[in-house]
Amino acid sequence: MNPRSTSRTKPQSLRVRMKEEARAAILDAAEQVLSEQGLHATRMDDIAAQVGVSVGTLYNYFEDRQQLLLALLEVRARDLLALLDAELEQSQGSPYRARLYGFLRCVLEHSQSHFRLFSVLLEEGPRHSRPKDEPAQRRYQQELARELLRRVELLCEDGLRQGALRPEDVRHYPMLLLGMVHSVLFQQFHMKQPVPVDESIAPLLRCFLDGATPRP
Amino acid sequence: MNPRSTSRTKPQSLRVRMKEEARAAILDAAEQVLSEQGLHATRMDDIAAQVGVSVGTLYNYFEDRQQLLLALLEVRARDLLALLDAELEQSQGSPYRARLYGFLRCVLEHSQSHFRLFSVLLEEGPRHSRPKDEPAQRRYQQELARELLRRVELLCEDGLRQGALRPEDVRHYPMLLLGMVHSVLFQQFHMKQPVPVDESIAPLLRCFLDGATPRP
Amino acid sequence: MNPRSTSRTKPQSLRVRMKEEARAAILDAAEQVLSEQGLHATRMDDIAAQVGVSVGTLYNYFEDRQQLLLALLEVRARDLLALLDAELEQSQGSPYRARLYGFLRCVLEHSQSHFRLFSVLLEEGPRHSRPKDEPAQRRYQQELARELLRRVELLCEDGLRQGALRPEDVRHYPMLLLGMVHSVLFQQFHMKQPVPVDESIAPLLRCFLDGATPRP
Amino acid sequence: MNPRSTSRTKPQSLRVRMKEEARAAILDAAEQVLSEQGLHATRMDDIAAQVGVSVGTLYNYFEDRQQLLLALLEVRARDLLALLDAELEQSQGSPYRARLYGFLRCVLEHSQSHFRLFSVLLEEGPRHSRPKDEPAQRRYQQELARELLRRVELLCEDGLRQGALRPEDVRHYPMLLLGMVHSVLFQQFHMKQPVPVDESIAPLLRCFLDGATPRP
DNA sequence: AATGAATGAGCTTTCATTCAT
DNA sequence: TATGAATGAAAGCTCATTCAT
Repeated sequence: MNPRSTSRTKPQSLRVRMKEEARAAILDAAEQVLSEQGLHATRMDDIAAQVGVSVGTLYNYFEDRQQLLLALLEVRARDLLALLDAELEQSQGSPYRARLYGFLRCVLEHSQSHFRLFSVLLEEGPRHSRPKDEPAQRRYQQELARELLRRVELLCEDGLRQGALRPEDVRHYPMLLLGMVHSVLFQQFHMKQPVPVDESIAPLLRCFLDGATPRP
Repeated sequence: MNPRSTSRTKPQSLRVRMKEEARAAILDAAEQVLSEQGLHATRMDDIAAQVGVSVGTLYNYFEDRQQLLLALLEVRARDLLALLDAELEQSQGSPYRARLYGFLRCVLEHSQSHFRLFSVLLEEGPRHSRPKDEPAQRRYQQELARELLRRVELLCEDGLRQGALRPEDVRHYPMLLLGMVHSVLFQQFHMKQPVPVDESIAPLLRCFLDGATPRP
Repeated sequence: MNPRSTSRTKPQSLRVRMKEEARAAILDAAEQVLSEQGLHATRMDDIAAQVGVSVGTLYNYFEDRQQLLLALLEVRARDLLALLDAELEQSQGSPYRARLYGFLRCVLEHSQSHFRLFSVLLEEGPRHSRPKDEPAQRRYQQELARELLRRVELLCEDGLRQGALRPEDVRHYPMLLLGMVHSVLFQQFHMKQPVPVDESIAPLLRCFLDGATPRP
Repeated sequence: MNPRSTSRTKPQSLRVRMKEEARAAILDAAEQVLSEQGLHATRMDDIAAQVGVSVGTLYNYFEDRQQLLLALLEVRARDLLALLDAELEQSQGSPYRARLYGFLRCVLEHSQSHFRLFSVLLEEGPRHSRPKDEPAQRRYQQELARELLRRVELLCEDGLRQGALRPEDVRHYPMLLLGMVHSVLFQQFHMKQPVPVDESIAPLLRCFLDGATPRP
């Protein structure tokens, strides 16, 4: 699922590089476990076993469980956001429909390999927040979710500028779009067969842009 | 949030009635806690404290934690499904748009007071699935989610018959609709201000039926 | 197993009589449960269910669980001891072998219907004695066990007087006899088929009196 | 009472050795506690305190309480059975009386340091059998008890072959012998003074072989 | 007197975290 | 730096006991 997906290639000292590698490996393992067990059920022992190191080692790279999982969310979110930024940048000037298509394609492709995480990102975090727990995680996840939403908003603003979106509802579109995307991902996850991205996007796009009502 | 939402009105012996009341009170408390802490973090002690009884009492009403939470999901789901069935029945024969509107209104109104639960119903179950865990809960939740989806499918089939939905994408609509509904609920939950249902439905409906693209 | 086995028929006021009946019924139930579950696993609820009353009622007749079980042991022990005393009294003057036979017959017949209890009496009590626990039960059981032993000792002394027992080992005989009796009961319990008492006693007696070595 | 009674002498890696040591230490502690409290009253906390570790540690060595206690019974039983097998082997060809003496000596010596356990092995298991409890322990204990009985049976068969035992009662002898042994141990335990083994065996043997009746 | 729901201390088990090697 | 056994604070569940009805 995630073969060293975060290959940051900043040239640095060997030691630092290896440390980065190890961190990344741990995060990959954490994602793997989290995908199978869920956020709460993800135990440090399982992550360690997945990486092939001992628990103690995890604590050489992360403050504690909370920080590890937070780092996982952050890294993956940054990856997605960076991807989306690149896509948005590259498609600048294109017609809205094309940009939206590219954007959704980007989200879906990335999220297919990280669905569980994406889902946690949107949903699971705010829960599991007993009063004593640091609200850090919650706030952070919300921030990330907001970042994602912001990209969609930017895109929608462009659609508005292009005259491709109805002005009266435009402020609702980002949210509705993300909702549809989520449902598509969710369904794909449950069917456990990776539906080709295009087959998922096309109806979504038609529905969103043209509506479900037939036209003459 | 949930003032005795399960209003069973079977006239019964006092003892039985009180037992039902107590059960309902526990479930309400459980929902409250679950809403704040999430499914996994919901501890028996917290539920007990919320009802104002001691732990032991919970076990007089429910086999164990698993059964308690399952009962909560079941009761709430049954409530929602019953509501939807009533709505669908009552609106039979009406034009699709009106039926859809009524349906969504129904879902939103009910779900506003039980958002977290609704969310758990759709999402959290499939996770937290360590081998030892009884698959009962998982299967059950999936079944309930499917029940919900089935209602939307019925509605969409009617839309198709009425010529109000495009045949080529109709099989995707239920899922997309639920996705949008979920995002609306989710947003409302996070903004913590109960947006009037109509204000939420209108754009959703316009987007779904007419699309986001402006018409001349 | 124990249909009102302790029918003390002291003529008393109706009220007192009924109270005694109830007490006896509870003890019978307790024995039944204890026989099936063991001393420690015997719960008040189970006893109550067995009698057909509610837990609270048990506490109207006995101080607490400890006292109830203690009373059970005491009553049954008194029954057995009284039986043995009667037997010893009645057989006074008979030859040793006959007295011993009658005695053992008495023990076995009584113990067959109360094997579990008999076993607890001899064995289980001394355990389950955390420092905080009242040593009352322990001391009491030991006392009862000693009472039983004393009867056998009396019998053996008579055997000695009659010249039917070897003087040099006579002080060991009571204990050895009880050990053999216990093993017989234990085996019968495990085989779950009530072997006729005579078939059990005969070999025991032959072994004890004549030894296992063949004679010409 | 039990100074590292399981002397496994397989030379192994240090780590493995220490793990074995720790396991053995835990079992010794468990036996100590069990001897004082009884099977059912033996709490994990107490065992941990006895070893001088914390509860969690116990679970690093044993699946759960049930497995720990089962392991204890198994190890001790294996020790005893191995001892008896060695004794029987070594005494092969000797006259019955000598063999029996050696055998009993063996049992008594070993059991003196493990009396409580021995007692549990023979007695306590079959009790405490609520339906939900895994029948594993019960069956296992019965099996071990049977193993012990089998040894005695073998010995008695040899006695029969040697013409040292009466054929008509030989099938009862193993049980009766074990009963006498048990009573001897039981008494010693209660007197809390370790009577010299010979002083216990001699009367037992005389009684069993020659009977209690004086001979001319 | 009888009831049985409520209580809460007590027990087993889990798992994030530490620290000696 | 890596290890993994030890730790001990939780958390789920049980059951003797109480007390309002």
